Amino acid sequence: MPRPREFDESRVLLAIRDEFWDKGYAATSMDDLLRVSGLGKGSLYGAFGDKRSLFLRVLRDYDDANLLALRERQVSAARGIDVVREFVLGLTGDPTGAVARRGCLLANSNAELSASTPDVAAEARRSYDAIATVLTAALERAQSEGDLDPDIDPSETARAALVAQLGLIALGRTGMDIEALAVVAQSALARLLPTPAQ
Amino acid sequence: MPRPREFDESRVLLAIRDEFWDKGYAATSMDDLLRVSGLGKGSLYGAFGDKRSLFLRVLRDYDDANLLALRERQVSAARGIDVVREFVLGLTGDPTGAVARRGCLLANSNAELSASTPDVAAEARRSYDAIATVLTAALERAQSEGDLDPDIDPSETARAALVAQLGLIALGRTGMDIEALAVVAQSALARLLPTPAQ
DNA sequence: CCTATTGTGGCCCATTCGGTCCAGAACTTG
DNA sequence: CAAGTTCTGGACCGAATGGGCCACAATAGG
Repeated sequence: MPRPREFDESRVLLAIRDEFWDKGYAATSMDDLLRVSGLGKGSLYGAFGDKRSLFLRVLRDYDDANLLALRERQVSAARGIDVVREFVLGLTGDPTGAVARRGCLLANSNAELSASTPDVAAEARRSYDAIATVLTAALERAQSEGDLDPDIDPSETARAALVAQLGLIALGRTGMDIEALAVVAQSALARLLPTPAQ
Repeated sequence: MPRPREFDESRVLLAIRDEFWDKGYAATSMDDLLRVSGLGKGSLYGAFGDKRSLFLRVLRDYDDANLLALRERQVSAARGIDVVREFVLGLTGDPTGAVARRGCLLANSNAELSASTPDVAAEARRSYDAIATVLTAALERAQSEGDLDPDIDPSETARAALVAQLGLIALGRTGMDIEALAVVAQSALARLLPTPAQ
């Protein structure tokens, strides 16, 4: 009965996500979002509500996608240890450094907004908890596969891996040399995952 | 000959720093800054220039003060290892968690602005480099004092300590339970500074 | 083919933004 | 005490902000 949407919702959300990601929440205007989405005001407000709701929607989608990808890696990876390794080193995979410079939408948003927007802080807690849970499973798997000292606490190490990744994200966002960042990431990883006692 | 300033410059800069710290750069208006500083527009613009210059000034002062405090600790601390310990655990010292929730002005600003404001990214690189240098000296001292395995690379470990602190800052800013954060910080520190081989 | 319903885009608005400017105040020097 | 210089606060500005609104378009059901 109703007239159908003329735009691709997920494409629009990705374009808007990129805009928020590049400029930050406060520095992104509704005009920017209208431009990158190609929609008119009525359409955008009608579909997603105001700027804040739209942002939270985009942030949640982003987190869900990241978490899903991590879970899929945990299922498909040859070894549990590889999941953690890739989690920590991921940022340094792009040799141009663009990925490192961009950082993480959640980390950026949390730094900008957690003090003024409780929803963002809550979203970050939720997301980091879920990540730690998956990493814990990956580390338990690594122990059973003989790739990790059985004496270490997987849950503790998972949190430490999360801290390491967050630190690398923060450091990478300074725009420092990507090769230097890769060296730091390697040494952070080495401290995290000592080879099991023979 | 000139009429003297009627306000205390450093007090005004601290009030403005707090405002930027709590709200972020973009979300802080000049009206906010006039209110917390108690000055009129002519005075504020005359003394510090526009919003951007004022922010960069505040950020540099903040970094300089932090770096100076770290250097002083390196001089006054009983042991080099204590400097690194306090550097990593510092955030968790406040049992109310307010310090952890607030995070670090530089880290917050870098996350919000480094992509759009090269000066902020450059300031972050400069500051983190200087911190790593002081931490390296502290770790070398720790080695000579027998508190750290002589085989480890002090410079590498200094970078890893910086990454750990940045990660803890990011995690603390989510507003998670401060005691849980302290546990994570302890385990991150333990991975960073293994007791020297006996 | 007509009507009901929803999508669409842009016009419009009040508010707030960062920044300029200026008239008068305050102080130092001669 | 007079002159010169800087400081001070607020009036003022044009532009941009987030958001409301509405006339019209397009579709589905009768």
